[in-house]
Amino acid sequence: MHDINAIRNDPEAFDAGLEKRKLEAQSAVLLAKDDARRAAIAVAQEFQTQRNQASKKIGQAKGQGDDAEAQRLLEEVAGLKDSLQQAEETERGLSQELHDMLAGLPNTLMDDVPLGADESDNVELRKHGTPKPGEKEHFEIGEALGMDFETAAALSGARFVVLRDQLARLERALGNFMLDLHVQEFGYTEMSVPVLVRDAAMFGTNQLPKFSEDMFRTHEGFWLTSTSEITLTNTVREQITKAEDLPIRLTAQTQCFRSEAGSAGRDTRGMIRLHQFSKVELVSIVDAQSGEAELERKVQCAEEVLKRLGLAYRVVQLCSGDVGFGARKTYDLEVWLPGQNTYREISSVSYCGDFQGRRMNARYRDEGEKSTQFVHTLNGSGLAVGRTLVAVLENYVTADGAITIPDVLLPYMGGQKTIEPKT
RNA sequence: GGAGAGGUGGCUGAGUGGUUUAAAGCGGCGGUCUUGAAAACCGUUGAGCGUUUGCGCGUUCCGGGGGUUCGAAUCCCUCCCUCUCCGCCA
Repeated sequence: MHDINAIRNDPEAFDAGLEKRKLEAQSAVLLAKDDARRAAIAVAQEFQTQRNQASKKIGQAKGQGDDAEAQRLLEEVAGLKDSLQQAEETERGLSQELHDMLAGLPNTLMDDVPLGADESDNVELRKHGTPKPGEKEHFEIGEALGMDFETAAALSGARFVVLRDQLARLERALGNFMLDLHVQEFGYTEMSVPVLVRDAAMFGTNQLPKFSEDMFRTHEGFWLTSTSEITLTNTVREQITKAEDLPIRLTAQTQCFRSEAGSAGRDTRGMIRLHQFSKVELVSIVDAQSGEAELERKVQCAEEVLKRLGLAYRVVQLCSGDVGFGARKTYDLEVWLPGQNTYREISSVSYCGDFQGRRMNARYRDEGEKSTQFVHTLNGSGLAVGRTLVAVLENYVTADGAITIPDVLLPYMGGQKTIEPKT
């Protein structure tokens, strides 16, 4: 959500921001709408003033028992009501139109976001670890270990998975390891949150109104959350937080639900792209000054998970054509998958500025200050648990098809050192 | 699912169509007094929007939205939330 006042102050900068996203200039049409809106407000308020004054006089006249005077005043304002209602309706309509226009435009990119058309123009910033060779993809390895797509298909259809036995435990171990790391070493507060939410929450983190196709909806009108960014970020909605309580760092492991509309044919095999998957999310609510530093910090939190698991990865900065709707700047972590012989996204860490804060009406107030500012928000995966499981399988498979458990997971696996294939 | 009661400022809590610009208390902030503090006393006290160089003026907000009325915290419709009893249930 953009600030119309900021656009009014510097329309050229706003249009330049849109251009970086390959969008046409919008400031002229936005400002024209805003002028009309403000004119309508002035008209409506003038009628309201007249009405309030007249009503007060009528009240006074009646209070003094002067019915004749009251009647005379009543006739005097007879025509006011229609005019007022019409003016208010006009104002409501224009405000709604402006709001919808502003809500439909993506966030402006930070200056250091590289220009580019799509993901092929993303910039690799650094690599960590040595990519291993490998022949088998995770679904080939997993078959003998309890990764069961057939049963999942019988239950739910394509793009679901059933994990059995030690593979189920490994998934749980990964999630627990990640949560413990972020809570104990990085100061995040663990949260348990709903996965069904209302429209307003979805609007706050910009899934609505533009991306409703990407999500599932219950027939009662709830949305299944596609990421716990939604619930964690919206915990501060419609509140004024004390500046001293910032930053707020929250983490949760939840199931995430995505319709994958438009992804037909991509990653159809295996558990890279599912309708339901587990993810540990990292959300930060910060003040206006701390956003960029927090972005760097959050990337390191996510990287640390990969480092400790001994997985090779690289960090890429998304180019202007690939940064998501609500973000100002995004880093992706891509883990090395030997079976695919390539790096695949396993985390995406974004700084959103006050874009979501505005949509949620989430503000903070500095000590002693009277005025409030919108909170700045960040989110990132820390990590996608399903894809991490994939990475562990492909990187830790032995010649005989067993999985060597990474050291950091041993406490979470009851000391079990390997997962052996069932013959 | 059935029956009922509610939602008022940071908090408690009055207010059932017009001097309500939302009473009063608590809390917070400022001041007087005091060596200092407490107490007492006095003053002050929210969120937006529009307009203005500024002081200010106007306007909206009593859970959300809509309506009736010259006028709505108050009446009507609708949605949300909380609580009580019953039923069901992990």
